[in-house]
Amino acid sequence: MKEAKSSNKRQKLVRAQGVTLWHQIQSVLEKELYDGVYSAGEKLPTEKQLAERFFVNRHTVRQAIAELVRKELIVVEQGRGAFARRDKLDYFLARRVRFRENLLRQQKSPAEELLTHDTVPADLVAAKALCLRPTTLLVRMRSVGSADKHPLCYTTQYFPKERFPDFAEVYAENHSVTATFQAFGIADYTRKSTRIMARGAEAEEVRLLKLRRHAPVMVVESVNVDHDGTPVEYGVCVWAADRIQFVVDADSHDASI
Amino acid sequence: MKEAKSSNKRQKLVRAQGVTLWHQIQSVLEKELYDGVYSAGEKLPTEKQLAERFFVNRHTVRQAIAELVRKELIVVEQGRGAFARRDKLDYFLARRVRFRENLLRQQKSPAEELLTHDTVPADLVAAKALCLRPTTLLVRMRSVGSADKHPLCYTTQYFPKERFPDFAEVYAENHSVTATFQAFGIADYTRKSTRIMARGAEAEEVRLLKLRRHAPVMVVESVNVDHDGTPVEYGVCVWAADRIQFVVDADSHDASI
DNA sequence: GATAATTTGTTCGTATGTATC
DNA sequence: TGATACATACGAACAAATTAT
Repeated sequence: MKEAKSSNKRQKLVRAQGVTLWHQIQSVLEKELYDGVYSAGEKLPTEKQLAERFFVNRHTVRQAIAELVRKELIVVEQGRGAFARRDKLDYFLARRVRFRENLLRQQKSPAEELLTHDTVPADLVAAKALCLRPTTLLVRMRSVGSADKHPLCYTTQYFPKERFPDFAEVYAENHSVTATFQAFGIADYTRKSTRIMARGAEAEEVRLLKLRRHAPVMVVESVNVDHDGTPVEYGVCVWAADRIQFVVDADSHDASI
Repeated sequence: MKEAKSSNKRQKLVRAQGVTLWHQIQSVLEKELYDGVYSAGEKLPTEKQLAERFFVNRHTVRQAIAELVRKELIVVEQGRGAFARRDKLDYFLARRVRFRENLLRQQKSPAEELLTHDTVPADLVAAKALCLRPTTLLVRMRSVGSADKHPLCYTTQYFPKERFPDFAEVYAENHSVTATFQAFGIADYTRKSTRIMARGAEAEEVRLLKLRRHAPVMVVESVNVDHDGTPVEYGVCVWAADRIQFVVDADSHDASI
């Protein structure tokens, strides 16, 4: 279908035949986006160029563009232009949530880099999530998860120190939470609760995730429990919103029970 | 615990006793936030004021503030100040997702206002979601959902026209999707898939949802199916990110199967 | 609408204490 | 003991965003 932007040549539209001009333009561009004429993240022609192509006023083009934005097919940035929507990674939230599995399923190469780790007394929020008394000691790890070398998320995880005294050290060797839990005799763990929210990125997140300033991030707060239902991990993960979407799928959920 | 900000009086910290100054400040403020000294959305003292209160440099206060931001306990806006985090409504994503039920469970008064409705040919995305051929006619509705008169979300919903010819008219009377489906003989419908993403708000969303410019919004794309598994609704809902968080809970999920 | 004041954000520099080799 | 690296703490100046006048 990719025909080297031959579609950029000028083309007349049908006027006053029951379908508005902006809607015709919108349909043409939608088809081109769907056919991959503009690949993910690629810049579309400027409004002026599109106006010339379709022999219409710039405002008519703008209406078509506004509709494409509403349909989430493109994003527009003031002073930069309009861009084909980047394909977002599907991150499945099911009973079992595994970073590596999730990425491998999308043919992406996962990587987890441990930034820092220390031992801290549980604050009020973490204590509640893990069903422990405040000031109980926790192992805290901060790490960045990537797909194909592109940073995806910035995670802060807490593990009960008493049960997992050297969690961070074991994790540092195999770079996998699942494998580390297995080293501690936990063959399986499941997601007890997941909270998803969104906000603007902080300076540190901008740096670590290579974002534009104030870019939206999604924050996922989660608790994982072991076979007995005892909390083993509380995590807060900050995701680059332009690279990920979360999927809660009825089928995939059933399949993973 | 609320003691009229008497805690705003100056207080000396312990220096050079193994605990850093910024961590002591962070702990004091965390406790105050937890005790409700600053209620939801309330402005905290300025950095200058906090620096005077604790007899430290502004940078030292900033470190404490950065930590509170990381813990999602406050939000900071340049030029405006730091604010205690607003309580977010929990919106549960389970097998059955019902706007009214979700809000009533949180003691909030739900309202759905229909803005516009029309009939449109299915675009490529909607057709795929509803398992129909493109250009199949769909009823499209746009509406704003509110909690206690505060706008929460801006929804665009599509229903197969053939099966639900006057969906919008029926909906206009009872202001409830569930009740409208019942009028069409669908006693029950379930969520087949849910996709959650985030981006900055568009101009129209800023107006309808009373947001600040470029405020983050969460976009939820969903498909609901009837008892036979046939898609009956495809919706795209834009949520004010500062007022909502989505919850995928293992327990509540089981309970609603 | 223009201007000033306020508040947070960023970047210099300096000094100090602590941990490590 | 010295050298080094790192986090903490303070100070000053300026940039950027918001609010008040």
